[in-house]
Amino acid sequence: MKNQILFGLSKATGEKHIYLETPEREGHGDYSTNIAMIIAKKEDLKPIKYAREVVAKLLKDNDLAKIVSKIEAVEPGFINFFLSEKVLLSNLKAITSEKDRYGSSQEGKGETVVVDYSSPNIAKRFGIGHLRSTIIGQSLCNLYGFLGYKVVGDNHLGDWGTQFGTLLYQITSKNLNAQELSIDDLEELYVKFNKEADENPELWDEARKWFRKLEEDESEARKIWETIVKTSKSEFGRIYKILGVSFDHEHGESFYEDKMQEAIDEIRKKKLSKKSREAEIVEFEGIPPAILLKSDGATTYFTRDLATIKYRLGEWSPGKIIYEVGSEQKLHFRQVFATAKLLGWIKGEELVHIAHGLIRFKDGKMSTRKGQGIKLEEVLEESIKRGRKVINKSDTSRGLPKKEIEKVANAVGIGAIKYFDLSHHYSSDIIFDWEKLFVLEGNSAPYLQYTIARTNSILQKAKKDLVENNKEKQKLNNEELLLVRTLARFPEVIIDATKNYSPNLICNYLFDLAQKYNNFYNQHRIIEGENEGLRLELTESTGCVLKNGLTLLGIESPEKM
RNA sequence: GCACUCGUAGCUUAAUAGGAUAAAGCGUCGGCUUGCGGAGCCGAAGACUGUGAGUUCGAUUCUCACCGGGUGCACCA
Repeated sequence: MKNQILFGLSKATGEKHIYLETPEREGHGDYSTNIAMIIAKKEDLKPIKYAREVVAKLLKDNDLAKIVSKIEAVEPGFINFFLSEKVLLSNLKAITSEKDRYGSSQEGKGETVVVDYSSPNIAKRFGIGHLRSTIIGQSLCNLYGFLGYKVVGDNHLGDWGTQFGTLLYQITSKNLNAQELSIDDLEELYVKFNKEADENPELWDEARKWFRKLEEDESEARKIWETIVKTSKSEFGRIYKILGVSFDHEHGESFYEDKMQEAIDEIRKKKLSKKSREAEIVEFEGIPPAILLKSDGATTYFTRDLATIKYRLGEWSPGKIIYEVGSEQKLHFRQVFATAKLLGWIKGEELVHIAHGLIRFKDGKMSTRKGQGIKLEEVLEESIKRGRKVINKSDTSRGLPKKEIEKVANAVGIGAIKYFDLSHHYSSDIIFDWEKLFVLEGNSAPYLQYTIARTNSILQKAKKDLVENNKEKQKLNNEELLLVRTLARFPEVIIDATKNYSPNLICNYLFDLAQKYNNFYNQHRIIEGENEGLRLELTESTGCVLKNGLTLLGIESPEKM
């Protein structure tokens, strides 16, 4: 539909690059464009007059006439398009036949996208700080997959670096048995180290020495490290299971241990690095230099990320690599991307850093180093608990078996947290507040889930008393029309959200749709009402689109709740 | 100090290839159920979009300055 309008417009104006927008106000049509104003300005014409001329041409276009019920030119020079009811209704049919594929496409066919997300640090508890990367990253994977891209999700675990030196030092100097250390113990050791090192900076030399040993494959260091990694991974695995998150790969940083030398050699060959204060660095124009090798010869995060890019390009030939990593690493990624470009590995647009805002306290950052993090698991548990409480209070859940209620509590609790995160634009910081996190009403996952359950229930009841679907359709009333028009937008919203790396656009849309449905529901009788066949179709389509949307966000929608 | 980033109703947010009357949720106030799920629906009050300039027919969106918060700037990741 959109393409036909664009085609008609470019025939009528001779302009190739036309942007169609979706107006906020329903009175402004399904699509609108400002192209007449842009051209009028260039040609020194009167915008509204020119817009009217374009509309006159468009009205003679037979292809457009088939899909549009009205085209109008409006002050100061907008052109608005209204889709015909017939087209909208046939779209409704498409929803109920395509079901969970409605909104999908093959536009990404043949292209691979790598998404680097979650990436927690080994030996630290899975904190709330990693929620954003994990949830947004997973959703981006879902979205790209839905649009036909081949997606490679990679959890770039922080399992290498001087931080392990600190732990190795702690464990060996205190004569601890690594096998017996839980993740809480490990984090505590890490925090303690940082505290002690504040007073005793030479402790860092010890840590670096131990990391150096690890890189040199010294057996004691290696053994302890392996134990720590194992402990952490099983802990993370548990969290991912609760969250319903999975990866295609979990190549941590250590995976690139034997791949860094190649990158270093290439940089040296191309003379991009130089010695500085005993270390080896890469310099840039306009931004500070990055350390390729430390003064003791050990590698850094920068070195590893370069090796990672090289590996990913060689292994998967992606058209795009998306890093869903916090904004505090902006400079780092600018350095890494700039280097990759200097090396000629990429042209420029392939590497994208989606720098999400921080989850922080009102008065500052949560620092793991200082042990101020909040355990994600605690938050999830609390949320499920609150979900359960609401369910038990509601009488619609009566009759559900206990096991079923538990499942719903999970979907609601986890869904609420995920939705809370996803509904914020990725770039905005989130102030952590226990009360604000557990939103179970208004613009929230439970509201959408509830609406889906409602549609399910209506459809189920309707089936019982055989509907004659062929009843003569009357002209759509306002609420029906609004709903059909909103339903038709879903595929475009998905593309928009993907292109802008913004799952929050899907949240906005789903909430809008659910509100429109609930409004419709409150005003009109569905079962045994007029237009029953159509209204049931609307009900089914709404449920279907809401469910597809939530699935793309990584949120479950229970049949009943 | 330099760089990046954010500043929108009391609170939490939405809206940017510049668009039409700045959109919601929470909270407050007032309504809706002898009918399909009230975790719902309708309505009201509440905003000179941090400040001041500039570009434009048009600015929350672009530019500049200032104020305020956040983050980052060499051997953490």
